[in-house]
Amino acid sequence: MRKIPESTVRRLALYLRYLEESSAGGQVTISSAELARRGGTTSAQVRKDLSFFGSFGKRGLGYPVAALTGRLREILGLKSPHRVILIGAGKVGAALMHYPGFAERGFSVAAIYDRDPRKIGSRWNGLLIRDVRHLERDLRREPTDIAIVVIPATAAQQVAERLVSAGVKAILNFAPVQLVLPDSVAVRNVNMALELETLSYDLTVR
Amino acid sequence: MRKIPESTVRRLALYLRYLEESSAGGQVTISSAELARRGGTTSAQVRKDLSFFGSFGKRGLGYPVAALTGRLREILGLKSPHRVILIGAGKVGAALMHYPGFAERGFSVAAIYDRDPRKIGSRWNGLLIRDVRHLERDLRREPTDIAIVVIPATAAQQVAERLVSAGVKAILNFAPVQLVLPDSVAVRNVNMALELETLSYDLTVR
DNA sequence: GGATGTGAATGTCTTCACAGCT
DNA sequence: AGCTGTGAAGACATTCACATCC
Repeated sequence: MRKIPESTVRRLALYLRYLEESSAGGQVTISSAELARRGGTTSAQVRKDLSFFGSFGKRGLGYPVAALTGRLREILGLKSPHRVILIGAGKVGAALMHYPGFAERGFSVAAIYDRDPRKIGSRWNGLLIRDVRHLERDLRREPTDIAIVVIPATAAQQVAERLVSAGVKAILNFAPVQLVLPDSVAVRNVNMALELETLSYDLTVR
Repeated sequence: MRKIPESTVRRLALYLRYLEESSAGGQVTISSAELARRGGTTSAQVRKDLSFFGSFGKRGLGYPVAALTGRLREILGLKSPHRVILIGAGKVGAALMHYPGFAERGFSVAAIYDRDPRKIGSRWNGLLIRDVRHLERDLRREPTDIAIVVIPATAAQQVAERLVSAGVKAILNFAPVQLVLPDSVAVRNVNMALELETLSYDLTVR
């Protein structure tokens, strides 16, 4: 069960969403073909993805919705909620703070940091915006695995390094730079301008 | 020059960013090794990526910054600005509206739509929030290639279909669903909760 | 000497196709 | 009969390594 393709992990998260919907609809069993249709892939791909972790289905029948849901939540590490900290109290940070999708999936923002004295001390949803200078001190008291970085590109690398040496193990990076960090740290980038640029490319070739 | 890997196109957009920085710093020539360092990849990868589109470098020297910048902007279709429309005037929509990265890369929001009567008619940055019911009428008057969809999952598929039949050719989708659309339409998904879930997975296996 | 450009080799992911359960 | 589970084949992407040129 070593070395699962990243693309597989992403699809598992999609399958999980559809399983939860199906479960709400009272469905007991689901086929790889149905999961595939909703996940934008093929039934063979679904079976292969799941087979990395064992065999959950019954031949001739499909997969039991409830059991598979539980197993996927377990595989993805979503059985217990995750605390995350948010670095950067700008517009995008604000949107993320209030984004219902995070809470729904068990991620709760435990602290917000900024370096702007005008923001520090104010509150969002009752949550204090703290001085980023206190990052290390706070993380020593309350270790946190996941940080969301929503600050300008110029500051991102430096802050990321501080996060890592303070014990953060995973970073969701919205700054449009490639962070250079040890391989032991998981980094995922969200670069919205870059997505638009790839769409622009597609428009020129199609 | 057919069938370029998507991963290559994404890296080209990254290279472009670093080229522009280097150019601002007065650098005249840049090696594949330097581009690689900043793009988080290898020099061989950089050369391979660029070689899909021709040979721009001088052996022993590297790539001319100015010429390569221009060529990449051309390849990515960024020589002229792009109008985009924004569907959904919620918190994330607001953040995108004010996101400086879009304007910097030549993307300007030309119209915003929502279906909430309380929002319709108000203005963001002087830009009117329009009734999504007028989408087709407006697109007939002002055809637009790119739409950014920032609405709840339940409404996304239906609106996406309307966009496509009104002539939209590329969609940046923030709704956490897999849109099912003709292959002729370019779709890119940004799913922030899903990114957190893949990080959660990484935490459980490392 | 130094860095590109590129076929060939390797590695990774997806699709096929069918044996094996239920 | 229906649908999973999975080796094998195929497609795709990355890395190697070296001839080529400035």
